Amino acid sequence: MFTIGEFSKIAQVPSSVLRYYDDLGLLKPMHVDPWTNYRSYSATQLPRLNRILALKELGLSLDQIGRLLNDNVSADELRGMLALRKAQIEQSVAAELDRLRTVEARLQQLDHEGAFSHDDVVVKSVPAQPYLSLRHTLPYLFDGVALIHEIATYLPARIGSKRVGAVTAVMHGEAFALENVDIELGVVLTAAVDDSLTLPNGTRVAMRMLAAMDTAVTAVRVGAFENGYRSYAVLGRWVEQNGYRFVGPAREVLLVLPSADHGTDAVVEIQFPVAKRSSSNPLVS
Amino acid sequence: MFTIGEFSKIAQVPSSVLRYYDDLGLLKPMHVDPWTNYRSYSATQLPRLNRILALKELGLSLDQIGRLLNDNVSADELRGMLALRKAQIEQSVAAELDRLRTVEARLQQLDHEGAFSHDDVVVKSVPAQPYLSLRHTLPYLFDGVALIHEIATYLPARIGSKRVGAVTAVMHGEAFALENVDIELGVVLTAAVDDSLTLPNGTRVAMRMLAAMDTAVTAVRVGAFENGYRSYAVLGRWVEQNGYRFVGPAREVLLVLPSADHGTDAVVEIQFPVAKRSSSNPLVS
DNA sequence: TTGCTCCTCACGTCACGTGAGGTGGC
DNA sequence: TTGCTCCTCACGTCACGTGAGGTGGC
Repeated sequence: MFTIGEFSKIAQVPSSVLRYYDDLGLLKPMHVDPWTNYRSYSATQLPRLNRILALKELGLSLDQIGRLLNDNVSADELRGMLALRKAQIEQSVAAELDRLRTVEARLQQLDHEGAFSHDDVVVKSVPAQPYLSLRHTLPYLFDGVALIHEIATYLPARIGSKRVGAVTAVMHGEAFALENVDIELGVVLTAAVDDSLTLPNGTRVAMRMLAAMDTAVTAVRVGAFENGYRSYAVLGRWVEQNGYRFVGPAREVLLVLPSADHGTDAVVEIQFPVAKRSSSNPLVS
Repeated sequence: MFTIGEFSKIAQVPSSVLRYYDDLGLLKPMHVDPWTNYRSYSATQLPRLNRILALKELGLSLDQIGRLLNDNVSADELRGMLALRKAQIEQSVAAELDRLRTVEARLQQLDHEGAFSHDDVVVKSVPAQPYLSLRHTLPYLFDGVALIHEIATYLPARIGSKRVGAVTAVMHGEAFALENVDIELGVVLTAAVDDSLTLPNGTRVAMRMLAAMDTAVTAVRVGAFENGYRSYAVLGRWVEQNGYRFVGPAREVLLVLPSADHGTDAVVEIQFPVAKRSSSNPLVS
């Protein structure tokens, strides 16, 4: 029989951990002195402790280990648990490799630009939303500003400002173009409306659903339209370096509308639907 | 300006998290109503939130992110942090891949043996220890039992039982052999003694240091000597499947001595020094 | 008036590590 | 007697999630 300290040295496990396992009922000492509460461990308990450590190595939680050790599970159940665990590890390795790539991309970017870029790329998902919009090819992108204001003032008044969300554009053509821009402009809604409307200038706006984007890379641009290309460049490089590809047209969500005269106070979130490039994953055998 | 709920929807971040970041000082709302404590966020705060999320993606802690955002660090410091982070991720990927291999080995073992094996392999390190021992080639392994008892009774009496640790054997020859065994037998000590001794049967025991083992695979065997081969087999397979190799002779630490007659009550820890096989690591470029 | 949102605590998570304050054993 | 080990709380860790219980705004 060993004291907790001796047993701890043999097993290379801190005595605090042995006490913790005692509390959890994972590994009760062979004997506890009723007067002093001193714990005594037998060498024959070492296999059980080793089993605990080995299962912990596999990444099982102490709770799972406890169930494994007490209700002695069947080989099939055990196989199931290990298979599940294997899948989890594969996932987490893939996630870590992604992170690694992202860090490397950041480091490269740092080498090129000497500092933090202004735009941070964030991956998120965007739900489907009702969308009241018009589609048009604009001779110049700047012609859009007037349209935006028409939309932003007229539609809330007609439909009720409670149901109207952010002014949103879908860039159907080249996202970077400044001339002959094929653009869809409108507002997202909290609930669909069934009729289409006509703007004071005669343009018709129609209801449709904006599709959900499972995975979208986004960046926020603050300032004038002219800064748009920078955000797109950042997104493009990020997508390339992190193993994604674009799978649809970009959206621009105008969180703060540009003021009519200069528009340098706008805040716009650019959203680009993407998917993972199928990569040669070393884990998939 | 947005309420916390609106801002939370735009950024796809739970409002509880926004409150948490507020508490931490990571992202203070633009404005807090002094009467109701309602928080208001501006769209221009989205870039900062995105920066937080992007850095979190890289695996930085909120504490580190806070320092990055407030004391705006130099590009070199940032480079250092990212390089450190990169190394950490590489480490953790390597660790996860190890774990993956171990899980796979367990699954294979399960397929072969239909259940848990009796022995669990645990990797640990063993410190250097003073060692009072004799080395001998035994005609039969069982001849060792008498020697063990001679050592275990005589040495503590001579040196003081406080300074004497477990009876320990070093298997210099083939670990699996049962005949003509080149074996070193003795006890580890808590402190070195300077003189060598002579056992009652005339054999001399001498002091030396048992080298530390940085990495040792260990298993505990309960029962008779004859079960030894099973533990060795388990260790051998484990070492092969997990990408290690043996780099020295095995040790056997007798935690509970075999009783003189049968010895089925012994508890022995087998320790085998190992090193990682140099593998084709996909991470090292 | 009725929901809806917002507020502030407070507690739980997971596997321990680290004291504080006190006692037993040689 | 003096260290050394052991004991039991209790609190901290990290980034939140989840109530409870209460209030503000339309």
